Amino acid sequence: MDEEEEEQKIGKSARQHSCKNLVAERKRREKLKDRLYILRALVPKISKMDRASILGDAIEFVKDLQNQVKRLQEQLEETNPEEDGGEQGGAGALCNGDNSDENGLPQVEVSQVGSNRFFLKVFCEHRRGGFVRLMEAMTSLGLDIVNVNVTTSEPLVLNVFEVEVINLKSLILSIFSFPKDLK
Amino acid sequence: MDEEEEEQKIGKSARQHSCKNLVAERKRREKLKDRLYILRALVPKISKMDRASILGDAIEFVKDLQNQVKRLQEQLEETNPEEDGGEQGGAGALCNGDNSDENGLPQVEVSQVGSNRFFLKVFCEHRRGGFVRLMEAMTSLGLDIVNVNVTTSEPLVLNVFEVEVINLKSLILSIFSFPKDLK
DNA sequence: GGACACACGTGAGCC
DNA sequence: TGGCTCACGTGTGTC
Repeated sequence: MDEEEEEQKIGKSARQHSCKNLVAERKRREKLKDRLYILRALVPKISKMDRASILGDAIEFVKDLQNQVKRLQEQLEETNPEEDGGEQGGAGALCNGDNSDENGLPQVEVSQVGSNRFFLKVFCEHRRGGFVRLMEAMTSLGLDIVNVNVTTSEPLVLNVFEVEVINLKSLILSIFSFPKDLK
Repeated sequence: MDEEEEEQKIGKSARQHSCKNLVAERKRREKLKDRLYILRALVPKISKMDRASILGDAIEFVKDLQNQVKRLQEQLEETNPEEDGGEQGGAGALCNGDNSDENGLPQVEVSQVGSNRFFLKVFCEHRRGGFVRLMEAMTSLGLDIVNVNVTTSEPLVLNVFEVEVINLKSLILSIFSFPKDLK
């Protein structure tokens, strides 16, 4: 009927295209928007409501979650000495070298005080965050830190750890014989 | 030539606005695109490359990660009933509370021993990794940890920190008065 | 009034 | 060919 009449105009191609593409585009936009909102709802930390911020927060959140998963897996491995599975890299938190000064090598002394218990004295220059890294290194190695005493007379610091050992003593020694790993 | 004629018609306001808005819009689009790509790079499961799919995959991935975290936490609690893995310790990542167990509240005591120096005693149940998180929390708050002494008689542990304060005491108190944040 | 963020319709490219 | 996605420039609203 009328449908065929209008076609003789020049505008057919354009009009048809516009009309169909229009609604399709609308749907696409709407879908995108919905997913963005869903993503925003999943992310607890919302800095701002704008799209870019939503994405940015989502990115950070994903990173945080991944770190958290990694940590938990490491912790689980620690508490469960025999455990199969994962080949994913753990225990790699030691090597973080952005340090240029060569002096101040830590003096390390290991003495055995029980069947699987050790005193570990680390005497070195004070570095911010170094102690935490030391702790993390040990715990990530499966060492149970029973007691720790840190005494500073700047710029020097003496760390005394009492650790319950799960792994071998040789492992400990090998680790602490690479001072650069501890910086 | 013709350009100047046309400008007088509607006025230059429109043109200037267009020109500035144009480039701004371009930047916005580009930023959005970049973040989308970053997000896509973080997500291992990539079904398709189109925007909606990227968002969809990201959504699913976040859900998966959350489930995984939950599972790991449960597992950790299960194998080691006394301990609790907690929130990840990042900068300012203290407030992330879904916490149900109420027992084992740490006793915290803060005493001022100098103009900006404090003793901080934290007496609580021993939790694996808890001490490191404590340290990280403090350092991330700008506290200079001068001295620390940790003494354990399982399952209890007494942490004594001597800290040089950069921020306000009220900040410290406010933080340590919410024990659930320290888990 | 200007900076900013968004939705819109449209042209172009790709299966 | 037609459906689908994307980038673009612009109009409009808000702070």
